Amino acid sequence: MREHASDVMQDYLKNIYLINRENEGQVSTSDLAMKMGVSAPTVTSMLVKLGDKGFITYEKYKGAKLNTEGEAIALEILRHHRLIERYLVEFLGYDWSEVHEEADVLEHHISEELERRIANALGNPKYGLYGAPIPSEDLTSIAKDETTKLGEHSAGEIVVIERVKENYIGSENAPRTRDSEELQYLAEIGIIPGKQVKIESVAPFGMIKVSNEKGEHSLPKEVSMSIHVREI
Amino acid sequence: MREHASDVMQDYLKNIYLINRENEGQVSTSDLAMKMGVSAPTVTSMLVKLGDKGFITYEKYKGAKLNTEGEAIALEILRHHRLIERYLVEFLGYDWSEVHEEADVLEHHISEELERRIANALGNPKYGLYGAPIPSEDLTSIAKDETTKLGEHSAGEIVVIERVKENYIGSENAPRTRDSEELQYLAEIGIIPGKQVKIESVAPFGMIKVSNEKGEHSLPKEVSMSIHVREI
DNA sequence: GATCTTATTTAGACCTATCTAAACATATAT
DNA sequence: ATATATGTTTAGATAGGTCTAAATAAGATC
Repeated sequence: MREHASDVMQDYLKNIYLINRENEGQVSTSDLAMKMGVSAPTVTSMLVKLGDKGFITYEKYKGAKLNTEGEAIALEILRHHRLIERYLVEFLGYDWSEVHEEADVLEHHISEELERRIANALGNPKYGLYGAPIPSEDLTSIAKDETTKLGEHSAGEIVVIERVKENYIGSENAPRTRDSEELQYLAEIGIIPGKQVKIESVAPFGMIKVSNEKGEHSLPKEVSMSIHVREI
Repeated sequence: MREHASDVMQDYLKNIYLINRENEGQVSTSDLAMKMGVSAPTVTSMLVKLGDKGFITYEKYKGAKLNTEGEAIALEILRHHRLIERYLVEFLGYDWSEVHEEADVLEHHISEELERRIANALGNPKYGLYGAPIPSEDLTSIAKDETTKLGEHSAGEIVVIERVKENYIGSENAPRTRDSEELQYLAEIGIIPGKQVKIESVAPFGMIKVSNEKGEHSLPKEVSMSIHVREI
């Protein structure tokens, strides 16, 4: 008999999971506040509630950590998200850069039945768009992510873009509504899943310069760390 | 620059529209309360809010009536609902009796873009499942409903079921969660779109007795008025 | 180790949507 | 026309999720 998690709580749990994938350890109030586009006090009070319900372990000033029940919810939502994204692309002709926001909403509103049918239509895949792993139906396992991040590579290397910025940490102010525009921009400069880029140089502050058939482009660290690639 | 309507407000507007389709004139507090599965005072306070926003005209003790803006929202939601229902049946293999509740949730959460793509995948239809008319994309027109209600027919007539109970008025207590079970039951006794039934008799209290290959079945008035048919 | 800065939490307020209990209108019946 | 029943609204409370301003803890610097 699982405690009930509201839509909003589901979102917090999902984001705690995603932040924790990037930064091991406890998830801080401010990272969550930024990710959710909400003030820090709001996060504090939500963390208390999530703790009371047993979804997370929360210690004052030390951040939050999912426990089993919370992780199951996070994985379920993530599964929805990635199934929906892939479904929209494969069956409804969406472009990869447009689906993220749609999925962010729908992930909270599809029934178990619809989840099953969508998964089935896609052939019960283990990976979503460009290699993003999809949690299994029973929420016990999730395939390993084989990609690396663009920002981790060095000058001279050539990589294939795998996927771009489904989560985003560390910028001043990145509420969800900006995502789609940024994805459009990246698409315009040729940062598109499946395409290659060459790392030209890594400049101070982690700024990275890459080149492709559209020319040379500089990307700030937060952005290059949100682009997943595979070395060639 | 349309006033913003929350999900809940959208639901009230949709239901005002649907109730008004069945019972001409003002929509009463109690009909709405029953349809929405909430208490009467809750409805009163919501009607005041909807009036303030200009979606409806509301006069104390006299009920509510949509005005242009409110009707546009109602039609948009209804369009979503019927497109989604039909999409789930045609593309995801749902049975007609299962889609209503799924659509009741999703209707509030699909983007304009997704609405367009779903409509497109279906060939921009004017009718949804079994002849339920779908409002046009610009929300200015809605095809005429050519069906009649089972409860309006007389003994001896033979009719074809067109659709069943997407809205439901007049029972003691019919919140949304019961719908699917009732639809399942009707399906079991052969009240299925496309199938024929013969009206055997109309008993007191509007109770109607029909027969088909599954035998004879009596249906209370509220139910027979929610079953749309076409005379043969 | 004392001080300054930054992150986090507490306090108090607000808005939406809901409820129950009580008051009040309207409609119906005798 | 008055009494009764039914439907509707007012009043006041609650729960969820959010905010700003102020207080406090933790971490960094000298």
